[in-house]
Amino acid sequence: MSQSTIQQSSVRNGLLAALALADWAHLEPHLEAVELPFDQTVHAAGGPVDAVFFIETGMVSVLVTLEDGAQVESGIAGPEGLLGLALVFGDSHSLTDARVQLEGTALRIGAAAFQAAMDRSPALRALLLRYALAFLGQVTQGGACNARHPIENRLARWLLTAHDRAGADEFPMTHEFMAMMLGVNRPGVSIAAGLLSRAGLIRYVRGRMTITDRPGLEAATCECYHTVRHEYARLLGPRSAAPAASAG
Amino acid sequence: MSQSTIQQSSVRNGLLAALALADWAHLEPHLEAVELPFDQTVHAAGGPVDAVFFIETGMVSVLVTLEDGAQVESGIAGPEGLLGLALVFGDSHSLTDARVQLEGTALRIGAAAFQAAMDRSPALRALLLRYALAFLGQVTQGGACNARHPIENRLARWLLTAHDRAGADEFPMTHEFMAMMLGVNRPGVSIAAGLLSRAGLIRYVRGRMTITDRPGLEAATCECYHTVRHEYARLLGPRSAAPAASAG
DNA sequence: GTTCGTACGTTCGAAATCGAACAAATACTT
DNA sequence: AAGTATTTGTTCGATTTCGAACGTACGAAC
Repeated sequence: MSQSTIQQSSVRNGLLAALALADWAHLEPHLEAVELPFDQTVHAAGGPVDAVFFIETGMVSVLVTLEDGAQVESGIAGPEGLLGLALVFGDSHSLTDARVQLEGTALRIGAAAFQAAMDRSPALRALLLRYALAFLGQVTQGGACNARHPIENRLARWLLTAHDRAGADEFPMTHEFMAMMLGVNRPGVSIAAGLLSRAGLIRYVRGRMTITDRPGLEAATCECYHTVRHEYARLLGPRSAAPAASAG
Repeated sequence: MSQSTIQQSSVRNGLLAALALADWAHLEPHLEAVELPFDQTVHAAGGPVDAVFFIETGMVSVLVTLEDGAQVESGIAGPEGLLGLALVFGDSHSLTDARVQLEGTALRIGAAAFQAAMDRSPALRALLLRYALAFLGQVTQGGACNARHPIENRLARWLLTAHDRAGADEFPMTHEFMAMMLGVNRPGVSIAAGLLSRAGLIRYVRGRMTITDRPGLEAATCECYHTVRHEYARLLGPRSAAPAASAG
């Protein structure tokens, strides 16, 4: 456990910031600041989920691994949310990998302490269930998007989602990687990214992506981005829908 | 409210059947038997969710409606589950339509009574959260499946999922309709269904689908069917993973 | 028995995407 | 400065899927 007290006012995680003081008090003694280094697997599919991570900075992808080895992104979590959703549902296993895509930091709480806090604090439970529902909305809309929308729209959507969580207009990101997330082949992303770049919406050089025209990107995405964003805002408040964009 | 008492032993819904008597007692006075006629919209996207429906027979699709009017299935519920998942999360709105695909019956409970029962019964809440997690698993795996797997495998998967909930080897189902569920065009389904039919796995005549070789279909599907089924079984017990197949 | 609506089979050209490959450019290493 | 690994741009043919169309079969209604 952490030796020193964490001040709620200094917490950058949207869920924790939304708690009343009494509910925060249930969690705080058990929270431990941890690093989320790039590419770390926070929890693995099939394995146990032994802690919840409230993300403070960075971005983590939730991934389904298919039989052929392909990993497809089903959702993204950032400073608006948490990892270890299975524990919110009272389970201790996950169908998905969680892998750090943009390095950052988190506050970690072990499964037992987390369950105890959930049991004692109805407000905490209610808040985290709303987050779970928002995440379900993200996965639901994303699934339909995968089935029907062309690569260019989906790429714009993914970039906006990443931008919301990156905390900056520029962040490291390769075509190869985005192709895997979207479940498409790499040249497909290169072509789509080329279109967005020629339209002046983004720039990229060797694994560094820069969002140069966010309103333009929002016009280039399918409605799925806006649908998910509105759902996050409705359930968790505007701050949690787009932590980076509204702060910066 | 219903005038007469419903015996738990006669209930065909997997969730209700799994409840201890004390938890059942919280719900029973408020349950009302209702019909689920074909094509009925149980609740609509954006609209309020004013009741939970524990399905007894039949099958209901949970659908995302896209801007272009296309409706893509994100999940299916049958006698193993319920509709109105938003209420389990403490919310009262839904991102999705729920539409009856195979007619049946359900036990309905209004939102207020349902919330009260959830508040009073931790066991009920725990059970329904496990169902919510299983449903999230279905949506998650389905989204990845949409992104990567060819139509034929996805059709086999969908037929197996329907078979599990239909309670019979034969059920009404058109190509047109399956195409919409899978988010693909109709000839794509006709071709895929033709392959499955020539392989002797299914038969169909004018909107009547018959599963003739279930093990064969299970070999023709992608792993996504098995993954989801195992997750349902793990979280809810074997009965809920395949209510029809294990009963018949 | 005829008519009509729906479901299905099939075709066709167009478009999107795939999968593999290779060249060019950039960063890192030595 | 040279060598190496990685990232990106690009090509190309193959495959899948799309979207529209048309003909046929089945079943219900008159």
